[in-house]
Amino acid sequence: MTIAEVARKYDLTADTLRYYERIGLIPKVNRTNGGIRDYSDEDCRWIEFIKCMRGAGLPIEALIEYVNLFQMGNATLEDRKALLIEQRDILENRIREMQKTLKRLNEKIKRYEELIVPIEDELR
Amino acid sequence: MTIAEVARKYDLTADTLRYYERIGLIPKVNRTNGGIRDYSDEDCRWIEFIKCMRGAGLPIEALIEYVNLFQMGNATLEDRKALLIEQRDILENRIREMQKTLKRLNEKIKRYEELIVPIEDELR
DNA sequence: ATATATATTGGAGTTAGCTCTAAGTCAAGA
DNA sequence: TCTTGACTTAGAGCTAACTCCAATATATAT
Repeated sequence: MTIAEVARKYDLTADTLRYYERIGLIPKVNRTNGGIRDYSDEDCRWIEFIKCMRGAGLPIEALIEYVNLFQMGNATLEDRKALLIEQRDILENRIREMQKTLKRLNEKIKRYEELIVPIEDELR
Repeated sequence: MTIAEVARKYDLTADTLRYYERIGLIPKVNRTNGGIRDYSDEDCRWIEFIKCMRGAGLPIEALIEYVNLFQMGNATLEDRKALLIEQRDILENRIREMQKTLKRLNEKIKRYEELIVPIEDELR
């Protein structure tokens, strides 16, 4: 697959894909004779994974580290697991915080509803 | 309260508090004769609210708009409610996405556990 | 063979959200 | 009064994460 096809498929720009590769957020992609990137299925799976993790706010730093460990082979299984657990815990906390804020927002909205209806009644 | 006290109280820097005020993310704070900020209880409530909303990722832009509408009085009640609902919906979606990613991370961690244990068994 | 579209690189530019600096002002204790 | 430390401003600087640009090379369609 060409970079344009992959960009379309995952709704990322070609620039972002090249950037991700440059900083090591995805492994190096194979090239054609002419030097043009030819994305494999595995490349695509990496991209999809990284996009998902980034979408949840995992820092690029941690993901680069994960890719690095992955490329070092089986000796890094424990480290990779530890990294994922650490990020999982952070994510869990962030979700909890956000749920509290969501609740607060909902209460605030309800107060606006209770406040606005009487004002509208008055205008009749 | 002085800026240092408020900063300590909400775990923000004095710089951040001045920045928030400068860009209109919190209403203007009253000053002493000497020109030094003297935060009221209402100022503190704004700060706490803004900090909470920022923590959940609501964009500064939207929060500035909310503060602006608030300062325009009761004519903007509907607009403020609409703004909060819009941000609430965005937040809800983000939480859902993050929960999906959390689930995926947990599954990945489980696979690492299943993978690592047999390898350790082999080493005995 | 040629025009058009797409790809390449290195490096500069952008945006959000702070964070720091310099040069000065204000306030509280000895 | 003097000193020390906290406060003020305008504006520069910083970091993360892209995003764009220019100059050039490759691929595709006619």
